[in-house]
Amino acid sequence: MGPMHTILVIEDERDLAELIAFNLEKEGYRPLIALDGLVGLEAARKNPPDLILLDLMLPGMAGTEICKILKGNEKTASIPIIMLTAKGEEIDRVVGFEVGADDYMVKPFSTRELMLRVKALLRRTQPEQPRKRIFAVGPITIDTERHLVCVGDKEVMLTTIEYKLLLDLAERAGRVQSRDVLLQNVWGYNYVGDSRTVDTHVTRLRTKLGAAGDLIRTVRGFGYKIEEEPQNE
Amino acid sequence: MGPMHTILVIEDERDLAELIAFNLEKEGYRPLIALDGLVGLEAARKNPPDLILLDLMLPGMAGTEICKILKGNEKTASIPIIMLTAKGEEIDRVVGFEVGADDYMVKPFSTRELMLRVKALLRRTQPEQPRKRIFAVGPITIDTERHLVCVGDKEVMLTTIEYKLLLDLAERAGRVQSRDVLLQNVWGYNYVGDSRTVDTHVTRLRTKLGAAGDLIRTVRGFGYKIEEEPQNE
DNA sequence: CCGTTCTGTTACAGTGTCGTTACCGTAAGG
DNA sequence: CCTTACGGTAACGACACTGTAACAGAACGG
Repeated sequence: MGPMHTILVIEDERDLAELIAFNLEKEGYRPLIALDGLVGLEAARKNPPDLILLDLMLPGMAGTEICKILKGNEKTASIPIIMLTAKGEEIDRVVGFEVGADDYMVKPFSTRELMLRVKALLRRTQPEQPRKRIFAVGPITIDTERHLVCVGDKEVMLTTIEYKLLLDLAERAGRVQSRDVLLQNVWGYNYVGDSRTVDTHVTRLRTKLGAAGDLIRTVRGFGYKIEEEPQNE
Repeated sequence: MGPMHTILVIEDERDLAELIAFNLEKEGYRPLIALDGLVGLEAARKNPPDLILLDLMLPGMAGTEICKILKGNEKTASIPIIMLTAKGEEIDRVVGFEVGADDYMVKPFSTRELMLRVKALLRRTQPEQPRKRIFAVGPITIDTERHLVCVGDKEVMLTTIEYKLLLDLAERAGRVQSRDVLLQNVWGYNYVGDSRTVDTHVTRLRTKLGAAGDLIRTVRGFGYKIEEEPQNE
């Protein structure tokens, strides 16, 4: 789970804007709505989002103008923009050099397709940050590329949650993490559930890790941590 | 992804040049800008780029002249050139013997299409580099030159998508790839569709590969990978 | 030493993900 | 124009996974 992406929706039709925002939220993004072109432009400048959905026809200022301004300013030029156009509008210009949008959707469009394009564009423009690939904690090694967890030289099969949980602990080896933090990192920001659920998965993880499971320590009243050094009992 | 390609943009309209450079950079190239014909020619000679985008109408020296000179010199003759022309300009001559450009774009053009042409031309003129020709994963061999896939010594007939899918998995053998990544690599960066489609083709691929199909592993919640080592069950 | 609070463990039912098949639209090839 | 192979989507079933609850045990405080 990457960091949450902020997406600015500049669209004057309130219903449409809210529908889009609703879907964005469902996909795990943080949507902001601007019903007016100028407001949107201001918002984008003041607090640059990760992506902008921009209506072509807007009161106050045309979408093409906003796009040009944003693409012309160094600070905002790298924000990817998807134009929302009505059929028959000047699509060539929009994605051409004159306006410089990165992609477009013709109304009416399916929200599903819009979500897919958002995802694709974000991936395309935000190339994976150089994240660490291999974690080692005592005899435990986690290869994130191969999605392989070993204790010593023996592979251990983990479920999705066990894997994420172990990875999250290993990323902050030595430091205690509360159940709530773990719930956020492993289960997702909007997950609602019993924090005791963590306990269950810690147990399962310890079991699968065998002797190395002891490296996962309970910090009574606070949460869990994984030892960074092999422990001398 | 190969080594980064250097692309020289010879174009006197600063805005256009910078927009193109911006997009080139976004696509992973290293753009250089020359706002003047002579400067551009000098740059190309001194430090030959992998491709040149050349405006037809230039101060100092016409684009056609630059092109002729470059194509006439042995050292620079093999650099592919895309001419940027205004409508109605002498396109026939440009790509004909007389000037010798490899491709052209008529202004105004979409940056997206320009990027596609750059990519295509680079692929065409820089025939597969030290790219690996034959992949072997366990009993599976993929000969990319002959477009031949074998399991053991028996040929397997694959469709386009199955072939690309297998190749993509084999190129990153051992490493997990998400459905989204596979969709991008196999289906194309702007393809929009259900990511469950991947499942279907994985199934078809497994079937055709017979016993060796087991080498393609499902990583629940993450995607697929192909085992790099023959597995000891 | 006892009570309370927190944690470990297990069982179980619900859920989500994946494998598979079928179907239909479409592109390819004759 | 017809045939055929191919590819995307939907549907369904199977099963691994997961959340919750319940109980047992440990740690802590007085």
